[in-house]
Amino acid sequence: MYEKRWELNAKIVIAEDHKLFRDGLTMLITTKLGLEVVGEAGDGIEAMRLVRQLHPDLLLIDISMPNMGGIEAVKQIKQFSPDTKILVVSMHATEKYLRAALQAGVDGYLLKMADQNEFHVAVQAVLANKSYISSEFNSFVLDTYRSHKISYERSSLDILTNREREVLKLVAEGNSNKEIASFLCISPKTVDNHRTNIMRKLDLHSALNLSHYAREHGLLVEE
Amino acid sequence: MYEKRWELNAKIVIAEDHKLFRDGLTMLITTKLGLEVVGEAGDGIEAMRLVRQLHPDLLLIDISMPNMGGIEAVKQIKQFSPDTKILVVSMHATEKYLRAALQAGVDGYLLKMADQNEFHVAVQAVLANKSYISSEFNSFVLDTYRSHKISYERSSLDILTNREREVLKLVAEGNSNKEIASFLCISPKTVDNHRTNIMRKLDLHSALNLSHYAREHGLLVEE
DNA sequence: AAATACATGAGGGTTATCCCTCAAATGAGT
DNA sequence: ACTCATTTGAGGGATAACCCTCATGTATTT
Repeated sequence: MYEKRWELNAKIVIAEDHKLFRDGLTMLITTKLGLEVVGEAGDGIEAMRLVRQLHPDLLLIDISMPNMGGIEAVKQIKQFSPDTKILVVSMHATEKYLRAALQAGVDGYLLKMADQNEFHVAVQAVLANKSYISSEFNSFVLDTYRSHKISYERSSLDILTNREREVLKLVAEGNSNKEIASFLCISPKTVDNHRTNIMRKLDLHSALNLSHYAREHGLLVEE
Repeated sequence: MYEKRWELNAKIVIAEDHKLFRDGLTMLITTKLGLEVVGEAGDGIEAMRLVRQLHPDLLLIDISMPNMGGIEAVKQIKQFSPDTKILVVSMHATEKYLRAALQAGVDGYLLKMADQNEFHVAVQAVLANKSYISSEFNSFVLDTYRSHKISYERSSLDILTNREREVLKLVAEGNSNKEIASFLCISPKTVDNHRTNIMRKLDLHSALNLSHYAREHGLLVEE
């Protein structure tokens, strides 16, 4: 109410690798919202540099970008410029990306399938220190993340010990018992035992199934 | 020269699943190019319907869309509306997509990383019955396609036979030789042989590595 | 002190994978 | 007609995976 100055002169930086999309967004922002785009970045590295230089009020950032992904960039940016609001503008409509973005510290998550009006609402909300999440997620997200009982899905991974998770990861990556043994400096036989225990606990019975399981539960980083 | 009427009143249809991107493009087209956007589609099916109804002079179409991909839509549209110029606006900067698009009959291929100016040039070129391909491809594309020795990037998957790809997929999904055999109605020994041949061809030496390879090359659908 | 959980390691067995060679039938192309 | 690629199938061997049981040392919990 008492602090609407930003509506007139909020500085915005856009980080998005598709120049054409940037141009379109800039056009929308300047003509429809009356705000100012002070910088554009084509990747995560450049986004960091620009925010550090310009200290914008708002950063619009894509997730899929070369050099450094949006998620990683957000983590770093929130460290040295916590006052810059961050609104993710992404094509990814999955909970996985949303969760990663929220944990990285973004203020809003907008899908590219949104229209001008939703974009408008999202920008205003984030600038007003509120959070915005695309309506596509509405159902389950809010109560899961807002009510800080962040005990999100304690998966069957929890029945594994630390060592077992370690071994599982190495198995899933395609290492043999011998390789894992020399890597962890233990006997190949011990690795074999861990493997057996993991398989009994998870009710999986091949290294391939372990690999799929590990991937689904985020043990494997890749790509 | 003698037919510049379209510069003033060319009808354009946009097919792109990200509404926000559509809005930005529309803005650019109407204010900067002075052309008219007469329809917007969010998927390939709708794009076909719109083109059939409106017979636009130009269709801007994305490749990655729900329901029906842009490539498939283009193939069909060129059948019943050959006079509609088609300019692909895609995020994919690989030869694979470009080739598929050209074979489908598009008149131009523009990357989303292009800027306003290149967009302007591309639209004008296509409307003038010329072809336009994003400068990123310039080097190898032209001579590769003009001199019809279509030796495009043979991904390592191409050295596999159809049957081998089939077996690879099943192996990667975690099936045993026996399971694959009963599924394909062949001997487990044959499956074993295929497996061996695949591994020799790809220089991979475990089912797990095959699985990773298959995932990276899009053989596995999932998620 | 006792019980529990965890990490370590071994013996030993069954099975599947991995990889070689060989071979026959089919079909497409030169 | 002849080659070449593909698909099918088998014999056989070496290795690794898979899965029991059992055992020891070390924490942590009760």
